[in-house]
Amino acid sequence: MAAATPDAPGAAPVPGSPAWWADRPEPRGAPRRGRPALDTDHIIATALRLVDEHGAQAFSLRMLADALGSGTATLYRHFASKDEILAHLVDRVLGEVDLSDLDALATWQEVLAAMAHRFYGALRRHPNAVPPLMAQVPVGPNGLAQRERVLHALLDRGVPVGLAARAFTAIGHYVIGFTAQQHGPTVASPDAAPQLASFYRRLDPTAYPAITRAAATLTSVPLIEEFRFGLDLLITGLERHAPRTPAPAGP
Amino acid sequence: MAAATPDAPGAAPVPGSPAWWADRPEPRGAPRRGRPALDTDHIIATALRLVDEHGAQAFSLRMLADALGSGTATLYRHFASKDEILAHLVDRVLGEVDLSDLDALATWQEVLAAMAHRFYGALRRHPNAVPPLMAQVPVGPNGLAQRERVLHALLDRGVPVGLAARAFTAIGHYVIGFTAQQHGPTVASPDAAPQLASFYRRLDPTAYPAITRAAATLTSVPLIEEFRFGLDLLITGLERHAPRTPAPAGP
DNA sequence: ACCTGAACACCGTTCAAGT
DNA sequence: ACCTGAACACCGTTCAAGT
Repeated sequence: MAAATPDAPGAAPVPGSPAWWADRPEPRGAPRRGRPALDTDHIIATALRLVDEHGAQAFSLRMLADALGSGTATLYRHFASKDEILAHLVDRVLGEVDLSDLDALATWQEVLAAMAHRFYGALRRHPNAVPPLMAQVPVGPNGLAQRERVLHALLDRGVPVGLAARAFTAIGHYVIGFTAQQHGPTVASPDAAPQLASFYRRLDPTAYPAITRAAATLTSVPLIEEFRFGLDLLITGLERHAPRTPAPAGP
Repeated sequence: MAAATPDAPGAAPVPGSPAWWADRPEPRGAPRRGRPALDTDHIIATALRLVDEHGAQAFSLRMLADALGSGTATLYRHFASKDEILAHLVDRVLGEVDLSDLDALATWQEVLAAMAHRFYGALRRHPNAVPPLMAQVPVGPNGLAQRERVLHALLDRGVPVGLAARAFTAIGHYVIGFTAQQHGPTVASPDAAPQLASFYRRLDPTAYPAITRAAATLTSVPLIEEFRFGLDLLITGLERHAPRTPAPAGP
């Protein structure tokens, strides 16, 4: 029957899910048992490097153990499963997003644009980490810290609390969807965009008149411009719900 | 070096990529060799049923072969790899989206909203198929047919061709991102939304004041409303670029 | 000529045997 | 007490041997 209903009462929480992260009391550092031979951070950093280099599909625990000069069994002294390692890896990517200077921005529009662009940048630096990242709401320690910072900055600039949360969610979903489709591992060549455009242009115009017409018009739009277009739609849409005036900047 | 750069010149195209679909001349039917014992459509339909029931991770070729009363080697007479099967499976899900009555809608806004809701509905019916779906731009026969229909309906209602293509892309990315985060297999319990909300609410208010405040306010917003909110942002944002007037309905 | 059992080289995970 | 080699039950894929 229902096979893929994780976090069912009684069952062990799925790694990366809210319930799973909630069971992990130590947000940072603090090895779990004694003093292990391998540093937890080092394992995750190595795993991320391997995923970057070889792709999430080719990444295996044997490969990771080899890179660490260790055996696969040793990894299980630090993590309960491969999925746990991937959950930490995803949170590590989110940790690369630097939102420390959000206070310097005058308007909530700028805050949302900065958040979107920097989140987008981190995902572009780790396209092979996108599939594991998409599979979960990012509620690890770094994901929570980013969410807190952005919501705080929005509230500070007079955005109503309900709107702030919805804006964060909507823009987050857009960034994830955009990156998945345009920079996922299946399309992760540097020239993915022109490739896709020329694919559309070469279709039979009789069978696909509208697609080929659009492709002929939209010849070589840089991806970053396409990204900005959708982002602007969301932000201008939000302006109908929220004040346009920037809050007085606190000292 | 560059490990995950598919569709490189000379290399075989990655299943599901534009280049791969372009090599598949027969959009529908027509078995490839003689008269095979297994129907291609039947294989894909069975594969989708198994993915629905057991999840994409548990789905294996042995499981598929068993369900078909056959052996794994037989599957390779119809498809070159598991990825090929998944690419067809994804296109089959897109084939469930019914856009045949788009002509009855008066405005381009309604066209985009209908497309988003029906695409969203198909993904919700197959949450376990979302991970393979996200990994690729959907350019299989069914994906192309949907794209053509929507673009045609938008052009018919006076939307400029460049804007139509960008609107389709932006809304498609939003739907994909929303579904991945809210209905992916990791969070695919029926009560995922309240679960996530209560997770936020139980966080330490000292460490995460903005998150807990937002969670307390946004108690139990139905997911469909959250979906509509982001969609409305995009559509109202688009209205600044396009005419508001519906085109005269053709007979 | 078409099909497929059985093998191949892997995989994540476990555990008994080592130190 | 801690670590880990070697095994376990799988996996996607191949191919020689069957009909």
